[in-house]
Amino acid sequence: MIERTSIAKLSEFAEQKVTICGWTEKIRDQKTVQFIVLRDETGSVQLVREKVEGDSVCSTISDLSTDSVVQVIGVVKIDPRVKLGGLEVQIEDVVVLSKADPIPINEETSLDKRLDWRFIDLRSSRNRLIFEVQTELERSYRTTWEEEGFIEIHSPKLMGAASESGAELFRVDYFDTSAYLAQSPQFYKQMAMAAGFGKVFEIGPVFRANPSFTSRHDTEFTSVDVELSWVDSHEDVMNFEQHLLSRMLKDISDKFKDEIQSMFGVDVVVPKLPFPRIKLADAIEIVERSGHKIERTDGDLDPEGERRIADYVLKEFGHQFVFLTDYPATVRPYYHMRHAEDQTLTKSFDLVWKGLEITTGAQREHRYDILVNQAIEKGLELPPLQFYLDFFRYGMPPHGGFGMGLTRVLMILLGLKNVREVTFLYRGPNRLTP
RNA sequence: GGACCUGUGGUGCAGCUCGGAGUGCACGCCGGCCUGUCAAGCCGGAGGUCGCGGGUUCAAAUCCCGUCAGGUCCGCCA
Repeated sequence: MIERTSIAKLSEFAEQKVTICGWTEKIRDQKTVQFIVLRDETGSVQLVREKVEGDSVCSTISDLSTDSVVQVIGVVKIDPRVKLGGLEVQIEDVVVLSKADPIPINEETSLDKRLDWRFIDLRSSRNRLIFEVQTELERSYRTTWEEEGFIEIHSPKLMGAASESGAELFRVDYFDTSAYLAQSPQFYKQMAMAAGFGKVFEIGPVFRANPSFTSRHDTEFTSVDVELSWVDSHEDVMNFEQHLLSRMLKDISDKFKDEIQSMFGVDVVVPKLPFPRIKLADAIEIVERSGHKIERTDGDLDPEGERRIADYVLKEFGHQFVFLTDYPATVRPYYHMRHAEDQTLTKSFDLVWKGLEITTGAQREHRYDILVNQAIEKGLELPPLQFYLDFFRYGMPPHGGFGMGLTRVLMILLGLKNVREVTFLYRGPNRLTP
């Protein structure tokens, strides 16, 4: 490794000689003095060099271009004149490790064009923060799972048959046959229940072949999936999820509250428990009373309805989250358990955060005969599903779980308008590169 | 898949209604000036088949038709 001091730690090295490495953010080449603002992963610092005729270091600096990668040896000087951190490094030597061509994007560039140059776009401290927050989010989730005795699984992404959730599938060549890319780990996390794993989680990619042209969809995204055995109802699943989320928001708040406020202008609110619950039928009534006519006829809420119910919950309960429960069986897959007293309603829920759906969950139907009947009722062909249905023939505990769109959570958390902003490399109907 | 919107130097825009020489602004880039800058400042410069094709016209970035690319919302969904 190159022996270097990170820029964030420079204040500990006053009057000492250090080596620092990074990207040249600004080069201000004046007649008698030269300044460079250098950035590494930890921050930015000003470098200075007195300009002398015929000095080779000075001419190296004069030839530098913005965003070149350099290694600098110099002495750290505390200097209150410097607005950037009150210190600077007096340059003794500069080595250009990689000279940059003119940068094709800037802060004003539209998202789509920035995505073409994502590796440059990600250099900004704002974008770096997104992924630091994502890392903390996943770390927090893992801490909860570890405390609660969860087992991590990695389910296959190549499948022989659809894991039914309504979404379209990508088909890929698979030797002399075809395979599908998994749209969800649904079947496999349920298999883990049959295997007696008790509680499992997976953070992994899922693929949706829907030509969805919106700011909240992608064709490949990271899904956070959880499944729990021995639940009494979907209420147990919601209780676990609200615990997971509130803990995560507390951890994010402790670590990044101020940074998120200054970079994104968003206040990270640690939600109170329990999250409000509203039955979908009641939610629809509330939305329609607010003056929004729901055009769709299948009994589900539309996006405007989700925003309105979120407004209502914020006003009535002062809460950013709301569980919408008891979806009609018509808009839920066959493996969602139905209420014993009302077969038209499922023991399922969506979680809406600030008006956006981030989760679907349910208690699953674990009784083989009922499950098969519900599949038939939905008009599904049984033979391709048999491997899945077999999970339920040899002892399956009652269980439930949920799937959470990681990018949607991050987007809402940071107050951003598009999942592309929070996805390392976005994949959509019109984008497969870089 | 449906509706709507946008394509103008490297980037972001204005110009389009009401046709008149590629006109303008900001950022960036190149050169010069400037004894400490720090959103640096000042002076100068380069850089464009106005997405593409056709039509109307003496004349099209501007009007009409087509086409391609991208976006937003809806549907699908996390």
